[in-house]
Amino acid sequence: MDISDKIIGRLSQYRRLLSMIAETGQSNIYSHQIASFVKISSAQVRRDIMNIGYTGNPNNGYNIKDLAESIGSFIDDAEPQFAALVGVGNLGKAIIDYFSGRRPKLSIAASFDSDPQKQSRVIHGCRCYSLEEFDEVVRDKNITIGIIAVPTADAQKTADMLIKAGVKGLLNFAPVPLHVHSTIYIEDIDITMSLEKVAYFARQ
Amino acid sequence: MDISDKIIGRLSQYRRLLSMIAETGQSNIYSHQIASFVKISSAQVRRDIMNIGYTGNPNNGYNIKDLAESIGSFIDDAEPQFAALVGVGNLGKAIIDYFSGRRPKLSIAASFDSDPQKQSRVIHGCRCYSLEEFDEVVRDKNITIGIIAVPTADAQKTADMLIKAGVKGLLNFAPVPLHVHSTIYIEDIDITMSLEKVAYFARQ
DNA sequence: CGGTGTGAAGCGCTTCACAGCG
DNA sequence: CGCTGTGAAGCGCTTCACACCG
Repeated sequence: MDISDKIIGRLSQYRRLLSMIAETGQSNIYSHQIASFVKISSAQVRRDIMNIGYTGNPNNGYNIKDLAESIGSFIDDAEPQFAALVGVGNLGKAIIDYFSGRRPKLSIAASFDSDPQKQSRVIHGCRCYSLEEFDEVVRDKNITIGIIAVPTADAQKTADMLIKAGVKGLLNFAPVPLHVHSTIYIEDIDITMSLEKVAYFARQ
Repeated sequence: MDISDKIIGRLSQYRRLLSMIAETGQSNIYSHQIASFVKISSAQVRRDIMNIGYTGNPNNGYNIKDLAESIGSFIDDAEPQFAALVGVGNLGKAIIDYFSGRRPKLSIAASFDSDPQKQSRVIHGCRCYSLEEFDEVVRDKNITIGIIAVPTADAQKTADMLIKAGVKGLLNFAPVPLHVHSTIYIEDIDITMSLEKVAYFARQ
């Protein structure tokens, strides 16, 4: 079986939940407990865990620490992965905030902005470079992930630039569909669309 | 047929695309053109349009202006809707940025923060209030949508507060599942999860 | 022809339901 | 008992494929 993007998403949620619970000292957990926290069915939880090859036992359910590690070794690469953030506006800063030191295997290694005011400033341990330094920094720091937080008008050319430098996956916050080669994975976060959805369903 | 949340999301995308194209002066468009812009199949586009009861014609496809209006009258309410943003950090400011005056029928009418420094400041025409003023402002401004951009630890109590004040839908940026009554619609935007998905697929 | 509109088929994800087990 | 692991069923979304039309 190959793993769909939904499964990866849920695994990421499970892991986050498990690390939170681990801190309380609890050592085991049942699928229905995980399920009620993240609001999906327990069958779904069990199937997801089955998919990564981890197995619990009927007595104690799952060992929290082991399961978290299993998920980690499944969704994280063996080597750490590095991302570049392009566009250090409010959104860019918020993203750096969210991530600073959150995950050992995944970090934002550099940020870029066209505004000279921002360049060579360091925000949460992440230095901001000029766009001229782009190719060099991406190569040197072995960056494979791009985060697009630039104005809509610059999004496509930012994507092109990132991909040309060798990036393999994009997280796109610009409210516009990017056109790139199909080997590149894109995840869109479309805040406007999400708010419109909420507005629609808030009145049903 | 009732309309799923995916359909609403796509309709929102179509509308945004259509307004962009309308500005070029083009007046008609085919389903396959829409499809190639937003990267879904033309059959999907036609079916979505069918769902809202609009109909094109085999000669010219769809009239851009009419279709955009049709989508608008479907996903927008007759009355304008108002949202409240809680948490005016970098993310909160970015969200206000994104939205300021974007849609006539949907706007962020007020923001809230516990930091007195931010209170009564106006960002992009959106005034920041203290949490003490919360219930009053929400009621006065007829707010039905809440946007949660507070630190994770405060997310649940922010949600409770919003709902108690009468909000019917939530857009949640905190990386934690919120537990609320099932009549409340929640849309989660989980940036960490999204980045982990990109990281995973960037190396397949 | 090259479009739209749409019943029907296809497909992937989710849930059911139960065997197996401590 | 009450849990996990999982084949099979169910369900909803997407795509196919074709009638119809200008």
